[in-house]
This record gives sequence, structure tokens and C-alpha cells, in this order.
Amino acid sequence: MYFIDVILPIPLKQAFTYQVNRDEAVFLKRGMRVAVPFGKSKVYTGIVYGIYNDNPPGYDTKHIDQILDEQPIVTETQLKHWEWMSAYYMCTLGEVIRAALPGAFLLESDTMVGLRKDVSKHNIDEASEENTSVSESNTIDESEFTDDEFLVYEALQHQSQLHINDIRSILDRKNVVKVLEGLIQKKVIEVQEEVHEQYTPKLKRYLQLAPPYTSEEKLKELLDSLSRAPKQREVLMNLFMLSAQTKKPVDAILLQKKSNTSAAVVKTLVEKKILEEYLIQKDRVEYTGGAVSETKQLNEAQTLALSEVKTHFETKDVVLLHGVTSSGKTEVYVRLIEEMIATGKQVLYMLPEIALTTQLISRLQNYFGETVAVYHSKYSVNERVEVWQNVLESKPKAQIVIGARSSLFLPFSNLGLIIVDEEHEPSFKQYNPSPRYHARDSAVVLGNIHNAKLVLGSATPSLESYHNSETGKYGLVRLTKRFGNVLMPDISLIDIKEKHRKKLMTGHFSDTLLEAMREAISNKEQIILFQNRRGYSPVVECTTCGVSPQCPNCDVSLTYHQYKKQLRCHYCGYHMAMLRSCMACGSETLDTKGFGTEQIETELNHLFPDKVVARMDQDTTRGKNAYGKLIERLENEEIDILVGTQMLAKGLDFRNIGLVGVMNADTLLYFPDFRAHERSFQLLQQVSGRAGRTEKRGKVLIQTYNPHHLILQQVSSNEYEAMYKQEAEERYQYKYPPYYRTIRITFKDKSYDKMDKASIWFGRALEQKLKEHVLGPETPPVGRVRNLYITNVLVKIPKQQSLAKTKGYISNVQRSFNTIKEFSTVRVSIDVDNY
DNA sequence: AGCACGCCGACT
DNA sequence: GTCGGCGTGCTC
Repeated sequence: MYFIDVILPIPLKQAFTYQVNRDEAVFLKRGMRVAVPFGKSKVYTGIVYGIYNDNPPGYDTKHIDQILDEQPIVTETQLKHWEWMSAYYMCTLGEVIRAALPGAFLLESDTMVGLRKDVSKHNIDEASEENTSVSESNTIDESEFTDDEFLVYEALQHQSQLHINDIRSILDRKNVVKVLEGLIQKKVIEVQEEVHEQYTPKLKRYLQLAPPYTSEEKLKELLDSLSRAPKQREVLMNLFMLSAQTKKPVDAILLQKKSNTSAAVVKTLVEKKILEEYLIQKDRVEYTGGAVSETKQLNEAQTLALSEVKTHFETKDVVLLHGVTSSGKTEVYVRLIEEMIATGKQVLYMLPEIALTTQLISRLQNYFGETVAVYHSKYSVNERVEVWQNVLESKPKAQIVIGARSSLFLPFSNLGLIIVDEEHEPSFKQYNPSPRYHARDSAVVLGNIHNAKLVLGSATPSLESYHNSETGKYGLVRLTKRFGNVLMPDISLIDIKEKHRKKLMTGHFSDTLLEAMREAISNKEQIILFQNRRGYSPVVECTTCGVSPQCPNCDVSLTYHQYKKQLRCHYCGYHMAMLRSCMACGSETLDTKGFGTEQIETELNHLFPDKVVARMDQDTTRGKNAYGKLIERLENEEIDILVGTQMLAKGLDFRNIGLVGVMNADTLLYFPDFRAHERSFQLLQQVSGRAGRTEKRGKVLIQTYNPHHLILQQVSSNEYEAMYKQEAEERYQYKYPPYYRTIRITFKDKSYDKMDKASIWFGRALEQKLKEHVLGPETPPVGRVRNLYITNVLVKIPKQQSLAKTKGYISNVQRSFNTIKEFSTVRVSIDVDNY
């Protein structure tokens, strides 16, 4: 007897044991995929985790359905990293696998329904006497069908196979099992579980002359015979011309184009067996660029930084590269990459999703040509599988991988260097679904496993990383000058309280900002305006009774979107038409409070009617290429003024931005989060960094009601150090990271009472041992989303307290919690390092 | 997580 | 009287 342990991509702690035969046991290796039956009627894809014989578990085991790989697609190194991840972030290995593997690797099981072969035809065409092969029991009596059964039966006359979801929509109901059971019993249909391989290699069609015609004589004959089919002749002539140069089969599409003809003509030739068709597998992810360009000469500061990084690498594995915006960090990375790939090792370059622009990718491809592979969620499942395979096989075309946080899961075998650019970006942390991992921190561990070096780069490092460099855990290298001696932008604060008092505001624009905008426009410079809120206005309020429309599913007010004349909830997507009158008192005195990007755009259209204004936020960049197109328009200077949310802060690298305006900095500062100040500083610095990238000094204007706020002062004078010292002090005082670690436990339930009771129970249980380090339960700013009430318990862990033990204790509490029936519907999620 | 089983309200 | 709602428990 042989058994294997399989990890399934579901949130269950255990592995599942299946039976295999001897041959399978010999063939299988850890890290291969198998399809296994699970539960009553499901087939899942799992990863083989262990193989053993003669140690039967104390229960019946099922046999595996099939083996899906020839070779492991997951390496031992990956498994090690993933195990660390599941332990550290308190999730199951299955959840890590689900996040790690490209969707196409995880097969889907589908229930397909078909008519039984022995009855189908017989009953459509009036049963003929001769057809005696049909046995008595399979004769269908349609009169015995219920209405639903008949509908399904009829649908199957037109389609040989139906997916269970099709049947659901045909019958317009969810539970179709009863109906199907009835039909099975009447021996009309049969069901089967089908496993679909989602990955389909991309095939390219090639054509060549069929063998009978390859001799010159035959060819002549052929051409003569086609004298009355000029189109076909033309195609053949073109084929000769094209293949004369290459002596290879010819791309079908190219041939068709060259011959200036339709697909039908080509098809006829294939059908006449004059041409032969070939399908050749083609890589989807391909670099088609030309020559590889030389890397740029580094300036003095960059050269120094590079050598400092290398010096640190002698004693440390991680170096933090703190370089101001446009100081040319990328060039330093490029040098490091260059040296690393020369030794034959792999390099991973991680960026936040949004900063993965074509700009940067093509820049790297110019240096490294086809050794660069790109990996992120916007790529299709098929493309991702190809990159995965290329990395797995250590192919040269994936020696350098540039990707978003999920690229961390790729099957590297000999990773030498990891670069985490824009290290401070919050989007490196995944919140939902589990695993709630931080890609930067997980990359440090990955680097450790591979014995690789890491560079974390940022203009505004996260407090944690900077702290690590202060304590000597990381090396620290600075780049304080912008490349080409471009000056740091000139940042000024505008007191809009005073401007309001002096009546110097036009809508949301102060006179100072407007003046600066006019000046920039007359200098033919572009302008970026930042407002960290989308929509038209976040609150609509009745001036008579003070009531404002709320989302029925969430505890938030609805945001007014003028463009669609709608009220929308940004949490659940609920929307309704804009009201004409107040829902509570009926008076038509509705007013808007607060403002978003859409309102700024509207105001701009009035203020600068002859200028091109564009908006960049979630609403305008939804489409596949919308973001890229906006960037392109901005690059080509087709846009004069761009309004946007924090999307603007990342990766935009343009020459002609003369002015950056922040419409209201206060919404950032008063965000209820211990990182609000750090985030505000980072965001404002990053946005400011968009200004002035040529010789001329860029200008930044920040409108605020609190011009004396310390953070704003620090932003305007570009004092990262001061900000760090100040913030670090506060974090220490209030027991927050980086001095304390935190774990957040979230409780959700559609009953407020249950959620409340459950969280209190959990909190009390934790307090037994963790004492005053347990905070809450506390209601978050939005206490209900999608009709689920939410509350949080926060566990703080002092530096000297064992993280592993604390997590162990939390797990124990959770285990007892799960045995309490009353709380069974309460959803508990744990977020380790919830920042 | 799915998914099936099983027990209670709103309709033919 | 059914249909279908959701609470409960299991999956090798």
C-alpha cells in the first residue's frame, strides 16, 4: 500500500491522504500536482507533500484521480518559504498555495450533464421499429417528466453537454440537483465530473507546400491547373517568395496579408491538400525589441552609492537605499543586476503593481534584452504559466524577473539578488484574502533561504526599514542629490483658512494656487493636482434637516458621482440615482459637503475652459489599458492639467511637470491610523517628487487648514530625518511598530450581538496571558461593510516577547473559540503585522 | 472554502 | 402541502 499527502488550496490546516499504486508512488515527487476527489462530488488540484508506504492512516483513503505533472512544478525551496509564510502569517499552507500558483495550475472540476447515448437519438426522431438495440428500460416516456425535467431534456436535444451552471440558468433556480436526480433515475441523462486544463499553449499557424507538389514539374502542373483561380495562384506565388528567403514554413497570417486575400482562399488550398498546415507552439511573453543598449554612465554620487552597497553586502544581506526622487536609483539597481547575472544567478525586481509601467519595463529590456520576464496579475493566466515554467527551468529568458508582490512565489532555483523598489509602498502588504503577507518582509526571508542579497529602495523609507538600518540590521546608503543636479522642488504651504477669511478662494482653489497655475500654463508646463478622494463629493446633506443618505449595507455615507448622477458606496459598490429631494423631510435643499477629484475636474473645466483637463483615479482607470493611455497622453503633453488620487504618487516620470498642487492635505493627516503621519509624509513627498525634473526648479503648493502642522512643515523642508525621529519617538511612547509588533484579529458577523460577544470572549481569553497587551475589541471607522458588523482586537508584542509563542497562544485561543457553537457563524481573520 | 444535509417560514 | 431559506458539519 502506498499513500501520499496532498495539500489542497483551501483554508484547512491538515494535508489529505490518498492512496496510490506502486508505479504512481515511484513516479510521484513532492511538488507535483495531482487531481484528487474531495468530498461528495468535487475534484481539486493539490500539491504532493509527502509519499510513503505501509503506514495507513486510521481511515479509508480515496485513490487519486490523476497525476498532472511530469516533473515537480514547485521546488523544495519554495515549499520551505511557503511553510515559513503560513507559520508566520498564521494561515494554512493551502492558502499560500492558492495565492502562489497561477490560476491555470489549479484545475477546476465541473459537473457536466449529457443525455445517455443509448436513448438520445431514439427518442427525438419518432422511435423507428428497426431500432431494436434500445432496451425496454431506456424507452423514455416524456409524459412522465415534470416541467423542469422536460426543460432540461429539451435543452439537451440541442446541446450534447450542459454545464451545471447552464442548467441553473435554464431552470432559473439554484438547486437543480433534485431535477437531475430525477432524470438520472429515469435513465435519461448521465453526469460526469470533468477536469479542464486551463492552460492552452498559444499556437501559431504555419503553411508549406504539400509533399506531392514539391518537385518542379508537379509544381508547374499545379500552377497551370490553377490558371482559373487567380487568387489561389497568387497565394502560392507569395508562398514561394516568402519561403525562398527563409526555407521554412510560412506564417499563415503573414501569407494571407502579403497575398492580399481572405482566409477562405488559404483554407481552400489547405482543403485541396496543396498546402499543409502546421501548428507551432509560441511563447506569449516575448521580447521583440532590437539591440541591447549599453548601461548609462553613473554619476559621482551613484558610483559612490553603488560601491557603498557592495561594501555593505560583505557583512549584511540587506541594504536600504534611501535616494530622493529622481536621484537615479534605477541606474544603481541596473549595475547590481548586471553584475549578478554575469555570475549566472537569477534576479528578482519587485515593484508595487501600479509602478510597473511600460516605461520601466522597456527601460530594463533595453539594458538586458530578452533575459527580462515580467510577472504580475494583469497578465493572463497563460502568460503567467509560461513565466513560471521559464523560471522553473532556469531559462535565460527569465533570468531577471520584474514583477509585483506575487512574483515572490516563482520557482527560483538560484536567486542572487532581490530588489524591492518603493519599499515603503503599502500595496506590498496583502490584506485580503489570506495570506496577509508583506512582500518586502517575505522577500527578506526568501533572500535568506537562497543566500541572496537584497536592496530595498525608497525616497521615503518606511519607518520599520529605516529603523532596521539604524539598529544596524540593514546597511544604509543615501543618494541625496537628484540626477543631473536638478533641484529639489520648492514646496510651500497655503493656509486656506486665512484665504477663506479673506475671501480669496475660487471654489477649492486659493488665489496663490490659481496664480501659479496660470504661470505654469503660460510657461507651457503641465500641472498635476492631487486630491485623495474620488467622486464628486463624499457627503450629501440636507440643509433643512441635516440628514445625509447612507449606504444600506455599510456604515458610510454615499458619495455623489456627478458624471453618472449617482450616489455610490465605495465599500460595497451599492449605487442609486442622485436624489432630488431629502429622503427624510422631502425638502429640496440638498447640498454637497467635501470634495473629490470629480468636483475639481468640473471646477477646472470652468476655470480653464481652453485647457485639456484629465482625471486619474479608480473610476477613470478601470479599463485594461486606461491607465497606460492616460500616462501616454500625459507624456505626449496632450494633457495640460491632470487631477488624481494617490495613484499619481507612483512611478510617473515626466519632464514637463512645472507645478504640483495638493488640494487639501488635511484629509490625509487626520486619518485614524497610527501611520497617518508617516503615510502623509510619504505621499506628499512622492507627489511633490513629480514636479520639476528638468533644469527648472519645480513648484509644489500644498493647501491646508493647518499650515503649522509639524508633518507639513517637515514635508515642505524635506526633512525625512526629522520626521523619522519625531515619529519614532511617538511610536515608542505609544507602543507601536517598529518597537512593538502587532497582530490584529478581526471579527465579522451579520448579527451585531454575536460579533460583539465573540470578540469580547476572544479578547478576554487573550488577556488571561497577554494581559495589558490586548487592546479592544474596538469598532473600526467603518463598523459595517456589506451587512457584516466588524470589530477588531489588537495584540501588541514587545520586542523581547517571543513572537512564535504569542502566535501559538493565539492559535490555542482560536481553537477553543471554534468549539463554541454560538460563535460558529462569526468570521475570524488574523492579520500579523497589520501595517 | 465548498457543499450537502436538515430543520423552519412564505407561497401554490 | 412544497420550495427554498440558512445553520451545521465534514472533507483523506
